[in-house]
Amino acid sequence: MVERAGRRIPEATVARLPVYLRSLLAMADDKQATVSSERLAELAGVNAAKVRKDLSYLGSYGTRGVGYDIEYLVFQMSRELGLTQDWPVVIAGAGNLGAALANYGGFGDRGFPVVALVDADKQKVGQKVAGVPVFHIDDIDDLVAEHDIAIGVIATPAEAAQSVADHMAAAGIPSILNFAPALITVPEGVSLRKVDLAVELQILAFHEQRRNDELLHPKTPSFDPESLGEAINA
Amino acid sequence: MVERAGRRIPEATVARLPVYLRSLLAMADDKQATVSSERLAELAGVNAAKVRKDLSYLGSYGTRGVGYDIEYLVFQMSRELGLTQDWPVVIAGAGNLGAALANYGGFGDRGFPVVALVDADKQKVGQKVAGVPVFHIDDIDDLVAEHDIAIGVIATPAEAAQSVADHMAAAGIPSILNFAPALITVPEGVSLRKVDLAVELQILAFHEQRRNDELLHPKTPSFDPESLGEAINA
DNA sequence: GGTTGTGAACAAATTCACAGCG
DNA sequence: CGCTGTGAATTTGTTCACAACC
Repeated sequence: MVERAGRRIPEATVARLPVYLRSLLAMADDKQATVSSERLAELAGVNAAKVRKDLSYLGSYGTRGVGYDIEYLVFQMSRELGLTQDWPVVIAGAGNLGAALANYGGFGDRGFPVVALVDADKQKVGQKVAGVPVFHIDDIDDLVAEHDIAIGVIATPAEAAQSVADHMAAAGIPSILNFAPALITVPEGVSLRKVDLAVELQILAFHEQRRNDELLHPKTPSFDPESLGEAINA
Repeated sequence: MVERAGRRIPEATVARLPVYLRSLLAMADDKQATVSSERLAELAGVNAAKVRKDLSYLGSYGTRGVGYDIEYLVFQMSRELGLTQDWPVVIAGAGNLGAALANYGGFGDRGFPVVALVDADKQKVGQKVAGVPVFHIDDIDDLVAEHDIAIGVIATPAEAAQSVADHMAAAGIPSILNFAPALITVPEGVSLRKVDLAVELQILAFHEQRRNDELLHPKTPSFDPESLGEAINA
């Protein structure tokens, strides 16, 4: 099912497909029928050659002289990304971050139903947060058994993250997405991705510093387009 | 000040330095004096050669046969990342996500003081969320003028994101971090990074699907280590 | 004419492997 | 002897440029 066009899709492409998909869905809502690689590139903030190369890994779904049929491309892309099935999610941590994620456009929506929140605080158990019921962390095995949970999201304070990950792995959750500002380890065979919100700030700060620095001490032509504007958006 | 060792630090390295830094700070708290590339690699979830290469861009701060002096490395790395100065942050959107970010370990902490929240809802203006005062979005020019805001964080619903970005750019904020599930554009000269929380889920789902697929239809040696465990943590 | 799809050229990033140093 | 630092080799990703096609 995966690898339609014979090639294994490169990791860098996998990371961009969801971005294209979002633009395509927006255009589909606008009743647009086709889109060129040029236009899609503009919306996604990359260049057109990259879009064409990326889409070519899915197969030859464009029409020369015309562009890509949006609806068809959405279908193919969703299938490739595994979005034709639901991936039930449980979120650990019923605080602000957990609530924000449970509400986030694109979680509940696009194939990632948040079936439960879990928390260590028994006060919160039984409540609903963002419309999602809160269970105790110890109930996670039952939740996994009952809902076939595909992804566990960690939205707890840093101190609790490793313990929560252990619970999740033990309960048989195959993929974990960690938002806590902590480094955690998981058993072999469990997928782990981390999103460190502070890391993003640090990267921005670095670029800002570099930019200030380069404006003060210009290189060869007194101006380096690489350091400004869109180039940074990568 | 930047580019200590004569080389321009590669983008991929810049994105990993904050991750190393977090581990180093944790070890410093534990009163450890030195660390090997091997150990640091383990903590950060990468391989040792990469750690050495990355650190070499900062300069030759290790000692052969011994490892790296943690405290010194923290200092050099912080300087390189621009973390010896504060980068005041304003967060747009005083909802759950805004509150979560204002609370997030590593924002307020490590050099990114959240000086204000802004919101379009006049009901919220004047309140405090996570200890941070809420202002109206129209007051953003004053806030920037007063606090020398370096980074604007967008934590609003998707619909409001572009308008907020426009306000921020107009007020002269040089760097924007967008958490809203929307594609936005900014004027040339403004840095933009986006964190799409749903994209991370989609990438996990894709890997999960690929893994299931490969277990059902094994390739050459009936088992492809690339598709399992740590390899995915990248 | 307009736009895709893709080899080929190029650039960036990763990994290897080992000399060099403490 | 252990571990860093780094050239060289390899792999991965990007961009170019143009033939193929609608």
